[in-house]
Amino acid sequence: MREWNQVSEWTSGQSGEVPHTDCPVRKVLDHVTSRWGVWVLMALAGGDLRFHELRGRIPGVSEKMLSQTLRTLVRDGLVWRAVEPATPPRVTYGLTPLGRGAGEPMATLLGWIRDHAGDILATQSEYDRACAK
Amino acid sequence: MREWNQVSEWTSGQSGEVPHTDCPVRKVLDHVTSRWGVWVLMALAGGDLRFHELRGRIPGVSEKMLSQTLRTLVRDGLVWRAVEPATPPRVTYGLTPLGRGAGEPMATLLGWIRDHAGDILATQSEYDRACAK
DNA sequence: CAGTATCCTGGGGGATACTG
DNA sequence: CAGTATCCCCCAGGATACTG
Repeated sequence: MREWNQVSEWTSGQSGEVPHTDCPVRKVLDHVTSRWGVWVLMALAGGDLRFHELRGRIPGVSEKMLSQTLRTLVRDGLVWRAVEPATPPRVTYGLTPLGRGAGEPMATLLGWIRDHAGDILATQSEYDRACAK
Repeated sequence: MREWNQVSEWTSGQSGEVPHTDCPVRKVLDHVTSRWGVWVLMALAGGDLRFHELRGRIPGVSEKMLSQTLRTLVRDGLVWRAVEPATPPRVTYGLTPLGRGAGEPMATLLGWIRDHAGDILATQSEYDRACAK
């Protein structure tokens, strides 16, 4: 594993000054960890899906946010979009190799969090009790 | 690897209805992938640090956001905080075992993104050109 | 040194309505 | 079916000032 001490390496290849927002790493991270981006990636990892199938699998997502999220991920090259010209239109989404590459470590992180959510909640109660007294 | 098709599994252990915001997995994910949380975790992975050392290693972070982020991570049990009573005060932060556990997959994800940022940027230019014409 | 308190703004994202 | 368009609210987070 490489050295993480120099966080500034990540800003943009340059040191200091540069706000993290302009860092491409930050941007992609924001996209894949975005409120709905995560679930889109996870849902598509199970197989290609059409717009409304995807919507059905992600409880709570609005059409606006779903299409917005998809556009971002397509633009990043993580998701592909295929239109079959027909009436009614058929649009299918799926993961690109790049998307599968991003989804894997994301799934690992998510899996870790799921497995330790209990510990974390427990720590919080303990912490809150300690603060209360 | 497990099945990801049923995204609703993640909402809260329950199906449907529950907005993702209330899901503990979502909360912890938001904390560790938060604007400054990521860099705090990465910086502390290199060793324990005091408040201003940490600030120095994370370009652009304000004192407000640093302390706010630290409080969240301490509450989650991912970071510990040690106060040496003295004047001036010495406060040191470091990763708990839980924090190291979360930091590892996070670092993997970050590493993947760093290694593929080039490909992603390239895809974007290509995509933008395709849209322009 | 290690923070808190206060004020303020941008844009993420929800609700609703409309379209090819 | 697969989206856009519009309005609007909320709060993450920056700037600035103050404290034990």
